[in-house]
Amino acid sequence: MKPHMREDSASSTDGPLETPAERRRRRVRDAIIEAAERVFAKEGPEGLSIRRLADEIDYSPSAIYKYFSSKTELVEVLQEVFFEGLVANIEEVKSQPDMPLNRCARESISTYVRTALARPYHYAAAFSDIEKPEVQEDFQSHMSYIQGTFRHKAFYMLHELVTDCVEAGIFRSDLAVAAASKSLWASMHGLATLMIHIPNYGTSFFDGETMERDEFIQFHSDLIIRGLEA
Amino acid sequence: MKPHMREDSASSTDGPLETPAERRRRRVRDAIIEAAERVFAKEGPEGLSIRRLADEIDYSPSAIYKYFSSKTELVEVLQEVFFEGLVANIEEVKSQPDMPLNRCARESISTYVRTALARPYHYAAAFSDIEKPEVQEDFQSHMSYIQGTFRHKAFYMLHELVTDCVEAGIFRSDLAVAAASKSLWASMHGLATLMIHIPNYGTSFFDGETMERDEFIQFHSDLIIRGLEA
DNA sequence: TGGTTTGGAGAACACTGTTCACTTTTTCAT
DNA sequence: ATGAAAAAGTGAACAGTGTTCTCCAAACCA
Repeated sequence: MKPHMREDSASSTDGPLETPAERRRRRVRDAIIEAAERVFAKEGPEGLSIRRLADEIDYSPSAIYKYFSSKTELVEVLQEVFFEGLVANIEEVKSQPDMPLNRCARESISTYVRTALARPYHYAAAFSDIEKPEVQEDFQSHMSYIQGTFRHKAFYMLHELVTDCVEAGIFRSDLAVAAASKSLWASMHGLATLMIHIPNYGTSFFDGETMERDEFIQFHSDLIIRGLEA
Repeated sequence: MKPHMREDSASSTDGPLETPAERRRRRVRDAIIEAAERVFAKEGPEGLSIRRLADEIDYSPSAIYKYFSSKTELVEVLQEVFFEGLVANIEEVKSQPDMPLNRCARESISTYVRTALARPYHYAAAFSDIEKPEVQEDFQSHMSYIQGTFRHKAFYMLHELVTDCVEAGIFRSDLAVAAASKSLWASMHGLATLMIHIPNYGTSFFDGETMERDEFIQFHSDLIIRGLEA
């Protein structure tokens, strides 16, 4: 999990000590990931089969197993790539100057949900079929995220955000930060998954009322924050 | 969807105008559902295969297709049975006398999550692979739930709860009820799914702190309600 | 009783992820 | 450069899956 993290994120210029063989191998590996990403983003897990993938990159199905030990491992790489994007998006929000912290919190929540909606299959896959203990770990301990996964880092950032808000006096001072982070995350996650599985979830209501998608995300974010505020 | 709703919920005493043939047919059908329920509850969708099911009830695989047009349809029945239980559980909360409305709201949320956790595979299945338009409908319009599904009714009850809380002055009066219901539901749903997919989600934290499962559910419910309160 | 509908069985189709034996290519040390 | 070892790639096969088709027997009904 850890070793290929940098490989995935880095472009072709990764280091001078890469032999031609290694470079060639990585190129094939990237081709597999690229094809998988393309198919998966469009058709989801049902459309992503090893044989389909092999066809796409002009190799035999069994060749893929020289690069990934299982389909699951391949999909996990796709998930990591997703979380890398998520982290980048949230970091972009945080880096904006002159943004009050409470607005930053709301924006972070909205960004989280929007990023999930942009690649719904990735997000759905990231939270189903979790059985590997190391992945579970990412959700338990947020600390040493430096050598962890992006998935890991994403949840550390959330915890950090809540901590900051409590220290700044925006959130209630008696708040159990660890628990509040998990509660906050649950609320974000819930909206993300519902909007993914139910088109027009927050956008059209039974009484005929309609709402912009982003408007409802903001509405939800506001309610969450309001529950945490001092 | 609608027609077999009552059949599923009703016991063997369903009506006097049931011919022996019909009774025999329903008995086999119920046996299939019973076996499916048993296997699915224990091993989830991966363990539930048509051949396995056929083995379990001593029929051939193709026989099952005389009762269900597809595996999907069979699983949908299981989901309906789940929602029937959910509705019953929440109705039990509502029917308790001398319970203040705000406490009723919190209890309803907790009950929702606990019911989901009691049959995690059912709940997970109910919110993945949603593509059928008629199922989507249940989430859009909550009104005519009388002739609808239990799934339908569950979400109507939630809407009703929010309406009551607004009218009683517990929730903010300027609240958009329809939107608030969906936001509330999202938050509940998020906790349910996370607790299903990540064991010990709200119970053990990175700093070594621990929490009772139900305690965290209450904590989450409180935060949600706090965001809605006047 | 005869004809029609129904229930059920078994084989087969088109898939799936994965493995294994095998060949070809590449690498590397002598 | 050459022979050995390692790596890359292939094709067939295994054990599954949901589903459909043809066929047969039993039940129903006139």
